[in-house]
Amino acid sequence: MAVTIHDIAKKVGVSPSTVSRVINGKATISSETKEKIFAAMEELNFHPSSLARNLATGSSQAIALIINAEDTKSFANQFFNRSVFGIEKIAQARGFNLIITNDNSADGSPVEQLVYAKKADGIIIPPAIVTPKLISRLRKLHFPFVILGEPAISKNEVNWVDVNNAQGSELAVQHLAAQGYQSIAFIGESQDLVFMRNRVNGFRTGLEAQRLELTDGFIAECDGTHESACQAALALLEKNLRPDAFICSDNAIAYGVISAVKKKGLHIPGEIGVVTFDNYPLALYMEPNLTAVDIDTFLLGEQAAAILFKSIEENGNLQQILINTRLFERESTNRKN
Amino acid sequence: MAVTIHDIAKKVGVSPSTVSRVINGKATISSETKEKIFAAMEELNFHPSSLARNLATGSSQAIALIINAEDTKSFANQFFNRSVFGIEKIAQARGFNLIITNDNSADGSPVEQLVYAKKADGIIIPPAIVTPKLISRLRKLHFPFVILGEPAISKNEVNWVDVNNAQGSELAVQHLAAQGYQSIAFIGESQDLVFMRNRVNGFRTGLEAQRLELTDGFIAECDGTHESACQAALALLEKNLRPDAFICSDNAIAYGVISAVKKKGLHIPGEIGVVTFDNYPLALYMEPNLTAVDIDTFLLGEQAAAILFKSIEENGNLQQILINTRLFERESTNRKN
DNA sequence: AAGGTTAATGCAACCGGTTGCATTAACCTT
DNA sequence: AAGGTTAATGCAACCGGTTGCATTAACCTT
Repeated sequence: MAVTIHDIAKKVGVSPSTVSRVINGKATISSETKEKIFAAMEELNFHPSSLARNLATGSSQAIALIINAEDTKSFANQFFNRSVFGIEKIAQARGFNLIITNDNSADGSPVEQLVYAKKADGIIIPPAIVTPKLISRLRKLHFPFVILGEPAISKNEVNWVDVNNAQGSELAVQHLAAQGYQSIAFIGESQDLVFMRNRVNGFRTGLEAQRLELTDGFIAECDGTHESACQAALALLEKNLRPDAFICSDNAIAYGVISAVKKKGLHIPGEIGVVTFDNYPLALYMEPNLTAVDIDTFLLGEQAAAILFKSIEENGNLQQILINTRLFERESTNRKN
Repeated sequence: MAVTIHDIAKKVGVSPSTVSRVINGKATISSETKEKIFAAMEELNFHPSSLARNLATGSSQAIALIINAEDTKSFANQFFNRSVFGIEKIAQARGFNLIITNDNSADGSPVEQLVYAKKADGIIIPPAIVTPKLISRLRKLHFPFVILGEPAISKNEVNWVDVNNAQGSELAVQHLAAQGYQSIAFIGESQDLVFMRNRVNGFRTGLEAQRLELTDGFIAECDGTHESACQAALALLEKNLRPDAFICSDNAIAYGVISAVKKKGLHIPGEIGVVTFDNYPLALYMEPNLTAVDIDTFLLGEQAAAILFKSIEENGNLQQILINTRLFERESTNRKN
């Protein structure tokens, strides 16, 4: 049905191998033959079948990104698509396809399928699904993978890329201190998550660097909803020694904190400063608009893909990358105007 | 290297065809043979190569979603990932992979690659890249495709799924009327885009249905930024006969409109009602939080994939689907409390 | 001028499955 | 009991490329 390499070969009067070599630019082929083959390909509108090529080369020419569609914290936001675009860019530059596979199964069977059936040459996986079992299995198969975030286990023995969450917190503290805030609180979620621990650690080292004291209870947890963040912030604001600034681990939490501050009749940024992680449109459109720690998720995706390709090309390659954040200063900490 | 169908065949003492038939559940195989084959597959940890299967069956067992990463209006938002998850769900249920391919080329070469190299069995494309040339080419190849949004051309001759934008506007008008607003304006972007035209049309029919008049100039355009939306709203609010409600075609525009209303010292919802398209977190966290027309993008993705598979299975199938919106009522129109 | 090198290309096996047709033996029908 | 049907399975070609090895002719070297 479709035009094959054999049709081209017959038309030009060469062997299929020669056509294959011309397509792939391998070996030395006389320019005369090359031209005739290119002309024939053009004329017959020939396009090599990736299906056949994949089988012959043993490569699917694809990488896969595993997601968990139910994990709205990680995937139902702007984080996700910018990363995807970054990954896709690197993949496309190499002629690879990007496959997206959802896996919220208990047994990880979708990932297993992908790996065993060789539907991808390598995978990018979220920290949430990383288990010792999965790691050892991928290792045994010499199947290249990279984790999109610092994993809770084996962090020195696997490839991963992450935002420098600690540096993000440090940046926030530094900026707040420069604006004259002195009693800073951090409101996040459960520290079961590595990125949250890293942010808290950065908060601590940031305070030390600025010679600011960490008041007891000023590292607060909530469940991530704005209501619970509001509760947590209210509790802190009602103390004798209340904070004069908050670092919030995402926009929803920041919204809750702002509500709490307003309820208390306090002024932002005059009396209370607020910095949030995640420089989403939300940060921009809230009132007041928010100083934010910006995470370059596009770059995160690019780096993840780059490491993965390195690992595909030279098995055994091991890399861990941290990407620094930047601070976008806005009304919520602008005490100086 | 890897375990193949031949290894299983040899171990059990049958032909590879028999193993293939057992794997695919085709033909009638004695249960005795079946069991031996399954046991052998288990023992040798056999997994069929999708690469080989794809070549043999002439199917890539994948569908592709084409995106334009630079088109931030359509893809850099929540719209995107929920749709992706919906598409992926349907694909996975059929054992298909979902490929994401960015195409912001002038010549559409990434799509061409995908199609000619048979990297996918069908594609989902955004209206923005639909051209007569692309359509005729896909048609000629009998290559299944569906458009994720009503296309500007050939709307009756191709598969597409879209949000019922007109119905969304009608819903907004109906709600505003029920809340007692009588002089409603619509602020959107250029009507070059089909979805914008549909929203405007729905706005008109909605007004008629509610027996409300359309004041001259009350269909306003801006460039999509909140600043320009603010300008456009201010212009309307400074008229002798000012609107008492706004329907905004997205959250950024709504933010601009709110700024304008506040600048004029008017009260929301008391004096001015605001409804926005897109029920994003943004709508929830703005002040006041916004009554919003909700678009079920997950369902949109599911339906797009479903149509695509129908088209893959029975070539020539033709379907157009509109998905109705729902209204989430919030502070910005709540005149009654 | 003879032996060695290199450029250009073909042969044939291979990647790992699927499937139309053929074959065999057991079972059914009247 | 003979002819027809059906269940179970094998044969061999095929899907459309890639690649190691071999071959041939032209070119180089001393």
